[in-house]
Amino acid sequence: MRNRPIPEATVARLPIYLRALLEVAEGRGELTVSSEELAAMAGVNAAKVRKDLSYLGSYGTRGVGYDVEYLLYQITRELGLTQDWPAAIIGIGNLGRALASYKGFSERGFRISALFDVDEEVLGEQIGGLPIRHLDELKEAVVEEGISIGIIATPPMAAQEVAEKLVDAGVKSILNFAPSVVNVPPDVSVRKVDLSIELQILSFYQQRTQAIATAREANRRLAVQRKV
Amino acid sequence: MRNRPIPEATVARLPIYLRALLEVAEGRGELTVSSEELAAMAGVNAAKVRKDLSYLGSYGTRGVGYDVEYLLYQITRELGLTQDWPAAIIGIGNLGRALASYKGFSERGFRISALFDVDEEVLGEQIGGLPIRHLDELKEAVVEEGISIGIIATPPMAAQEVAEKLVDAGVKSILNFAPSVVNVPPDVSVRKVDLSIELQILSFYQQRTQAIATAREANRRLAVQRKV
DNA sequence: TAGATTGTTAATCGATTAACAATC
DNA sequence: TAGATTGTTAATCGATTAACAATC
Repeated sequence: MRNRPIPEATVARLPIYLRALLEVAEGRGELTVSSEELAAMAGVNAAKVRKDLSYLGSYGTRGVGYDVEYLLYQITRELGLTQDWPAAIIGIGNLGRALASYKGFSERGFRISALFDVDEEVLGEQIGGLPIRHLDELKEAVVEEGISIGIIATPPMAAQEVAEKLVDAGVKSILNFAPSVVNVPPDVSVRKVDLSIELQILSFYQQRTQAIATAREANRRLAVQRKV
Repeated sequence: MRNRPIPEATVARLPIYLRALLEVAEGRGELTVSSEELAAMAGVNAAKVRKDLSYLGSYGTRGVGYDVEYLLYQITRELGLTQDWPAAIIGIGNLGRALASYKGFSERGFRISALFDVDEEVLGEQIGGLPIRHLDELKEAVVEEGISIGIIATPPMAAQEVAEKLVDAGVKSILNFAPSVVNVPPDVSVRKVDLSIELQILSFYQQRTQAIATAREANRRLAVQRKV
């Protein structure tokens, strides 16, 4: 197929395939992988894998499968992971600190290259070799360090203001951990990670699961009663 | 409408409306709110808000809007937030610690009630008044503390095993922070939060944004050239 | 050639949205 | 009554999936 925009749902799954492929590559040294195997690892169905991959081009071989290394490269390229995108964290509280020292980022090729806060107490402190700088220096740092991703880890009240400063500095990609919605121009991408929201959604399904279990139990009792 | 399952997409937005409503309630003391206002706060469109809310029942008043307190209560109830769901964190490393001391959970009614690890080094250590216990005690703790949500913050290799122990202990809701897919029986809900994946998706859109900017620049140059 | 597996089609399903009658 | 806003319908759009011809 090639060309024409890749559906959002597909883009969201490419990193999952990427991880599965890395596992295959580092593992038993298999040279090819089938959509069926990939699907099992990613927890989706095989038709979806083939459809998703077809948006990148025809990189498989009928009767054989996909060449692991080649597909790995293609997905990496498609996701833009052949370049590096320096990131800044704004808000170095509890969560910001955890993010700043989180190994997972560097392992997957993301470099945290600046930390910002406004609290005099923490300014100048170093985390993983990086000093915490004042938010006022954001714009110059973005230019100097080529920062292209902003990670917001502030309290909710500050998030919108920080988002605006990031946009003003020219940042086009924002990862928002603050528990509030930020509004940005349409050419800026925001992804939101909200722990409370995840728990609340889980609460809904937990409640439903429990309701089902309770109903089943009631039925069982009724059945026993009828028997007696 | 009432009854018949609420679409997944709607469930995922209810917490966002909930937060917006809390803001209205704590704010200027407005008694009602329109779908238009709610939509602006939640960053969606008004038709979607009305459709979503209609799955809960007809809680609005034509010409007036929605009663803030009443709607707040209905969403809280629908999400199962009138009960409390004690949660356990498994894997008290970098991220686990941040989660254990994250205020956002308790503020939104989730209580972390047990911490587990397997590393002798950290066992017995206290975080926020809770001791880190050995994973072997998981099952009894789940029963004793009535734990219904498991939060996995282990390295990827351990995640599947931990998930199985949670399932075996009777936990039906899992929040997975480990960068790997876990497989569970169909009656267990898993939500996955993966920071690297979020960054990789962002990388894709960042790359696309940059490609557009580059193309625009090329066009501009061409236009200037033609003029000259 | 026989068996395996892709890439693509087409059917189906679910989510979004505009529009508007109902009704405060 | 006039203005506002919901709840619902129906059209549209996008995502999922099964099925299978193409092809290694």
